[in-house]
Amino acid sequence: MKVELKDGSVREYDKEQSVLEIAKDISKNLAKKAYACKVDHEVCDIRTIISKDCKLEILTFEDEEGRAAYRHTASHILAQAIKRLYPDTKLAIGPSIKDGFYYDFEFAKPFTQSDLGAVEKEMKRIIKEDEKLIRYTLPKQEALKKMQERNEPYKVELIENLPEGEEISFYDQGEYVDLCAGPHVESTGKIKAVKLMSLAGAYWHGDEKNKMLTRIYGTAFETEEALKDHLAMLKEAEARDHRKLGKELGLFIILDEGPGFPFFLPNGVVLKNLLIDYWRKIHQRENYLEISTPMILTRKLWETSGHWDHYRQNMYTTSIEEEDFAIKPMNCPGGMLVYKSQMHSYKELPLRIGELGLVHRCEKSGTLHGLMRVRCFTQDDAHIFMMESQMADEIKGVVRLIDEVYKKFGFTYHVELSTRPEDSIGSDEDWEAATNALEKALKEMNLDYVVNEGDGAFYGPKIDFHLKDSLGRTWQCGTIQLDFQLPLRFEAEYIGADGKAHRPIMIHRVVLGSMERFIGILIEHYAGKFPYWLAPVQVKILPISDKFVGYAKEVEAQLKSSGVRAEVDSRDEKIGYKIRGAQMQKVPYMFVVGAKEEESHTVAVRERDQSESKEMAVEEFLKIVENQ
RNA sequence: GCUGAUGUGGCUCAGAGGUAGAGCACUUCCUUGGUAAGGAAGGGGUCACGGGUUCAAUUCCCGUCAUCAGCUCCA
Repeated sequence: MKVELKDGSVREYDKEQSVLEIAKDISKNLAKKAYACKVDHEVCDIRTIISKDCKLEILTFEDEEGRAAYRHTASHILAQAIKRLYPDTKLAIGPSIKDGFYYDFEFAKPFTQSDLGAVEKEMKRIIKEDEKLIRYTLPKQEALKKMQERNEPYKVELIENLPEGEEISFYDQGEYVDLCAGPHVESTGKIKAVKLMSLAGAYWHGDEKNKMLTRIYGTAFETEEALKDHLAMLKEAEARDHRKLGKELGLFIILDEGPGFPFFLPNGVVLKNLLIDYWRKIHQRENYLEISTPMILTRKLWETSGHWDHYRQNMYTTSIEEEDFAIKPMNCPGGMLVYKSQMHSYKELPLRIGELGLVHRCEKSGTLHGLMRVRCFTQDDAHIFMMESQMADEIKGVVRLIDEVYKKFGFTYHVELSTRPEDSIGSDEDWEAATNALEKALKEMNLDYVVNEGDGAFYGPKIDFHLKDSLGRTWQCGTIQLDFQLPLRFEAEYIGADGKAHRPIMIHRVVLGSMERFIGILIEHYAGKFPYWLAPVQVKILPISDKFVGYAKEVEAQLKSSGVRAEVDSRDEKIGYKIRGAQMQKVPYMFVVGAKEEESHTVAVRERDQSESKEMAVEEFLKIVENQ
């Protein structure tokens, strides 16, 4: 039979062969690293027997699937170690994930962090034993019986949910047996570097109504060095954490007195205002108007909008003279009232109305995370009122705007299309039309996206734009939501060319998402080293001694009059000390001024991260940074 | 909200059943110094909060709150 390899070369074998043998035949070196394979594009176990002509691809640690097989095996080793040390433990599931693997267990007695060391030791023992992983299949009934006998209720439940009539695959390694689709590496000895990372709770089947299991996270690499590199990378990510940098750079704080309610410090406010300036500039260019609506509005309004029935658990409420009010969790009803306050002609449409709206949402305590997830935040919101014929162009226009902004900051993002949730308002036809319109725009713009079923807003489907933080966790920032419902509920209208009233369609959209989250992402993206235009302090002026403070102040005044955010460090300290301080504050430029500079009316410009400085006149510096 | 961990001066952290310690930061003094930490002195903490055990609790136990990781939920 003929086996065609990825590079196009073809090998012939006269009898059945296992992929492992073929891999060894191709290259001894490669065989060591082969963890899984693709036979005719289907991911298979490395010991798959090949009995007919096929296309074969050997998967190594470089391949996502090969890495997954490797780490999935590591998760089985973890489970085996747990079963050895704690035989009463029940097994749930244990897949490979982005940077490692996990396994969920139900322990008979509480398992704590301090127990991880012993487990890791046992895992290393299992690796040393080099147990072969043996794959076999059983009919459903036998599979059920096997897991019932082994007293594994979670596995039994998993098997019960598998389709009838299909063979169910198992992997054994020594005394350990696991229900598993695979693929896996050949033996436990193949796993070279493994480390248990952390402990957490996780609901069975990801449903908070179910029992909470204990999840153990770990990771595995081909070499100890690669593992070390990975751990070093995590440490580096920690240094970029916006919560740490936010404090160090004086951007924001979150106190016990206001869980989830950030305080912005002077530097943080400068940053926020710069973003807002930029935001206003591009929105003016795109013909947006800007409004500002109240934070507290009557219950009746929220009943009309549907928030009282569908978003109540996230709303803070209050009362004024015995009447119920709510603090706005969204800006749309206020925006709607503004729209309705005047008559509108079709000639005004599309009408784009922006609002930097401060909203409050009652988020569960466990979900709060620095600036990324807070209870009060400013959305860079806008509502677009339009005719159906304008829908496609408006969606595309917003997508383009979001792309422009994210590119400016150098972000890469991914897009999701979120469809109708269970708790929602409106007719099936409207939802379908809205979802189709969004999907059509994405397709016409050739944007890759994933569908996120049931994750839309209660009033309409949405396109979400997700950005990554320093640890690779993604956060939804931009969103475009198409809404047929609120215009209907509020009876919004415009007068058409026919002189009759028509119902507009509405887009809710944010570009940055929330100022808070976006700033969090920005901090981590730049690791606190903001580009010149965004740096809260752009130039730190450092006099050599207090004799030159006067000249430093002159330079400061000159910079400030040119709109540069400059500060003098007039402390009685040596220059090295002041440079260190400015460096740690990640200020883009430092001006060292002493006798030499004062005499020649220049400054010694030192750039962030460069140990040399250049002498120049302030005017020259201004020219250099003009376009930064 | 759930599971687990954590909570000590502004920050980073040590500590032990017998009434608190370091470094940085801050203040003052000396120093006037040329590219990532000059020296000295000083001020500052009801050890998250509330109960309990004990002759004695910041230390042990329970509860509350907050933070961190993950889960669930969402910009």
